[in-house]
Amino acid sequence: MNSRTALAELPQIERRTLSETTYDALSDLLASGRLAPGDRLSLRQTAAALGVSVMPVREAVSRLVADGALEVAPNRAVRVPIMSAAGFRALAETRMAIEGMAASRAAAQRSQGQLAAIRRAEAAFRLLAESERPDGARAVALNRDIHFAVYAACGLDPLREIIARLWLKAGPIINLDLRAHPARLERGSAVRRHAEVLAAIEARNGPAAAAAIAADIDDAAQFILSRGGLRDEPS
Amino acid sequence: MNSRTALAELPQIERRTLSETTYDALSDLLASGRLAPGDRLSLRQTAAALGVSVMPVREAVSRLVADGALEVAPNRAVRVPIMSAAGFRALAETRMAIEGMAASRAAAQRSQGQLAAIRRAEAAFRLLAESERPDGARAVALNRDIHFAVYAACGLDPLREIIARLWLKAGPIINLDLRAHPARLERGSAVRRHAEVLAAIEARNGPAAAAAIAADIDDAAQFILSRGGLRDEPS
DNA sequence: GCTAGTGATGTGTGATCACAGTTAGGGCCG
DNA sequence: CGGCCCTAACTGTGATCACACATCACTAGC
Repeated sequence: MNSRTALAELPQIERRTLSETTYDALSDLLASGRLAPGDRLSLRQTAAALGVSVMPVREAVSRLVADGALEVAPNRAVRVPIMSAAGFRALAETRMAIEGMAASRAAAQRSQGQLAAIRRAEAAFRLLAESERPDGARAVALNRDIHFAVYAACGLDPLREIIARLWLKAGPIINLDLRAHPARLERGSAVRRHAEVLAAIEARNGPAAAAAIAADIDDAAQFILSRGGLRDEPS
Repeated sequence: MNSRTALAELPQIERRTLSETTYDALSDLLASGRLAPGDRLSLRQTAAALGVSVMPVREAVSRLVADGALEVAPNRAVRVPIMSAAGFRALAETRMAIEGMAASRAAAQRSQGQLAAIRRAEAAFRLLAESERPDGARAVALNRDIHFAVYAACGLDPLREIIARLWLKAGPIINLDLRAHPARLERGSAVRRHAEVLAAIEARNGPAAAAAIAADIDDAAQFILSRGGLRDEPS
């Protein structure tokens, strides 16, 4: 047992399956809005693009279908769901309720370190939004960072996972829009809401944090609905 | 086109894949507590039991793993997760917050028909709980019925789906206990809480409905924690 | 007597093949 | 020239095979 101590220092080899890697890749595509509602997805084509067999893609897609982030049409074609305006409104309302609750708990429970992480994320987003010609893709990523820095501070892991899934469903709509029209940032509404969230969490003011997060979500939802890109009638 | 009207009356043939059927079968096993935490699941064995190939089972299991209702150990063994006491507490707290919120919305928005459905479910559960020798399996099913009758009335489909997933995670613990010890019903706490929920929803009293649902969840959680079947230290 | 190595068995994962079904396009007939 | 049909390519689903790995019982060695 001479090497007992040396062995203890070995890092665990992380074992990732191809399915997981594929799932992450597709999730990222969806969450960042690079896959738009209505886009079709071929198992074989994506498998070829990733350099794997169809098997891992099947498992990843079936998980995303279970999450509601993808759907298989009765034609058996896999595509990004086209949400009705009513469906989008219900999703936004659910997000306001749940993410607001998470923000409220975060305000009450956050540690110093978590607060610092939120501060950093907020500063990074503000810096980008106020720059000359904001990059849509980066804005999407930084917006996600700040939101999840807040949700990580709520202390309830299951709640954080639930929110991650909600973002997967809303991502293609929200972020496609933000990607395509980063000019929306110039209205400054997002920056203002984020500042309100940060201030409320600093002050340990739960209701204010919930209201600010809900307002942030509502602002974006109203903006997208007002643009009228979503159909009103379910097919 | 003489038969246009006749054709219009034909019900859609529902196309279910074997994967979905398998998923439902396994979900039912989990939700009803017939699969206990720690139980291992072999793909080949369950495939043989269901009379299908391993493929559908793989997809169903991978979805359940994504939901957190199953887990694959680093040994590559599929099993029902063994939750720590802390994890169970976090899950219960999340449920109290989310399901309470759903109940509150249900109180505000319920239609007459939905209210009637809740009444029927509550009556059925009460009848069983007050019977001589209550059947554990039936109690599990009826308890589920009443809760989801409430959540169906909240008007937010995404919220209902989230709760269904939470139940999948909590099912093995909660319902294994209720199945094994239906005598718990004799304490009457569940019946009382359900009555409170119903009364609050009848009176369109949102906060009271949320409190009653949260209390119902908390009662069961405290009871199970007090029994001490869950380990305190994560392995 | 106890530990370390070795084999058989079963595990999940991934690739490949087979199939029913759909879709799109080109050629034939009116 | 326009409409229909038929074919060929492609879709997801399911089965089967191949493989690396984990587990457990067993035996040989110290």
